[in-house]
Amino acid sequence: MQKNDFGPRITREAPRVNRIISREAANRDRRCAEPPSACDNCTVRWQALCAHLSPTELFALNQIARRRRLRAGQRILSDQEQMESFAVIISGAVKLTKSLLDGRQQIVGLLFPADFVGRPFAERGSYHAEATTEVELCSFPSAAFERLVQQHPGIEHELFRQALEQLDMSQEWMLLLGRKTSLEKVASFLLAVARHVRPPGPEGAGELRMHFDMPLSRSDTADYLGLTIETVSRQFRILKSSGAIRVSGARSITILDPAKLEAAATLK
Amino acid sequence: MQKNDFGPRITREAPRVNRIISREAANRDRRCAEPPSACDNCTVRWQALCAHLSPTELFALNQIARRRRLRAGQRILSDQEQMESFAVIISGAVKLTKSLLDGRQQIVGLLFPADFVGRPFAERGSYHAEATTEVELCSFPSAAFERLVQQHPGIEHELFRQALEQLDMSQEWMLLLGRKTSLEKVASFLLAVARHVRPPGPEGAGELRMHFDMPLSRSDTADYLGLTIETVSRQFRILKSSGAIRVSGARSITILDPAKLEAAATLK
DNA sequence: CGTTCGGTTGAAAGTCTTCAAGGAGGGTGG
DNA sequence: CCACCCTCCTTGAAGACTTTCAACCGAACG
Repeated sequence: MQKNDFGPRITREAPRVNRIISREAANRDRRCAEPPSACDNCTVRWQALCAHLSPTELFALNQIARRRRLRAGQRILSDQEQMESFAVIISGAVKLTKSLLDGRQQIVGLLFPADFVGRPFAERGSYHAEATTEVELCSFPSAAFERLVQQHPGIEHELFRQALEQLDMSQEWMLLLGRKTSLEKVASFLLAVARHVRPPGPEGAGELRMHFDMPLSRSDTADYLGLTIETVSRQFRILKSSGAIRVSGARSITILDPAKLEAAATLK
Repeated sequence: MQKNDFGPRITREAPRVNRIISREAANRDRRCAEPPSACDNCTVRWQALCAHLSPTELFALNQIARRRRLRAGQRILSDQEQMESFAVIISGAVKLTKSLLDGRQQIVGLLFPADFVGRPFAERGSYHAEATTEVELCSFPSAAFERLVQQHPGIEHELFRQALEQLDMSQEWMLLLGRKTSLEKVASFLLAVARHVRPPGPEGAGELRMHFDMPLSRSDTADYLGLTIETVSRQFRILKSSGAIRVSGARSITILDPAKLEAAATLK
């Protein structure tokens, strides 16, 4: 497991892959509805929950699984509402948000392929989950899933491991939200994305990706960093004009000077 | 389980209890070193991990347990360092902090009696754990504890439950850190403490305690809320002069007008 | 009785937000 | 194919909030 993980775990080129996958996924859709062999071709077969399950556990899980496809902006879970399902993300990105009555909003988690969506042992979620891009899910009716978890400790163990990783991440984020300046926030976020958008291959994390696409809009980025979109935009400009990064079309980022970016992420 | 829990779970009069307990605890210290009956008199016997274990699990756990007593300010776990033990808090409060190289610090978690300290499945903690008051721990050598967890799924299940609660709490805190004003932050913190400093009895949470002591110094409060001590102090003064609260001697708080405090916690 | 430490208060400075206006890209319809 | 519109992003200037710097207070302690 990655320690001192910074920010969300972003699995192998999550953001860019969406468009590419989306077509072929339509075919997989049907195949996957037929249990056992369905998982074999799954993109996250060896990274999600599934990778850590015994064949029987996997089979049981697959029995209750259903593929779902969501457009960007579509809601997955809502606070207040009854939670009716759990899911594993196959492609795309999901944001978890909390908000105040007057509309101020904060992204409290960002989930990527292989991550698990849902809050076990609670009837109602405390946050709102929404697709930030087109998203493909492998979802499970909550009742059946919980029954399964009780029978197969392996699933719970893996959920636990993921929960702890999310906890690490949210603590890192609390440090960012409470104590970093806007420039540090933006630089840190860029580095977090760059480090986690990893090339294919087992555990290729840790190295910086020099080129990648932002998984979030400016507005979502602001909500993730506890800033306004204007401030985010301004910090991008500073990093751009200092030669640390290059930005093409608001989403595509190239890191030109990693050291400079790294410095901006920690120094005032 | 409490949903929409706000802030840390503070178990029955956590902050005040410290001084009271500290004397009699000295005696228990020795008794508790002798396994099985030791737990019977334990203050957190029915709230901590222990409450959810089978008799055999509890016995096994007790076999490897050791009581420890720490003074305020003493370190429990350090980032970077090898984690050598896990522990359950018996009395006092423990803060989890993260900091940047230049000294800026953020409290990323606050733990109270019955809470669990330590990060399973990781060699090195990602945070620094420190007693904020005098603290009594029931601690377990990490190797033995991890072996035990593997053998007894009940323990892992309970740890999982606690981890999810901490995750809920840190997400609530991300909203506070990223989106609330200083007045809202302080008011929210006061309410969080008031709501969780609960009178004895099973599940007495939810109601506001009208009088209580702050579990943290101004400096720690600032580090918890992502503010400076001066700002915290100023917001206290505003709440004080608006008649929402009364403050005696910097630690003792009385809520005079709950509605007013509640309003300050959400409105700009 | 002086020192120290944690907390309070005031004034100035700085950072981030708010308000307002101006692009740039992508889709639609003429 | 181009004009138009819509959305998302950028930029500027003014204002608000929080921090910084500095002085002061008061209780605890030797």
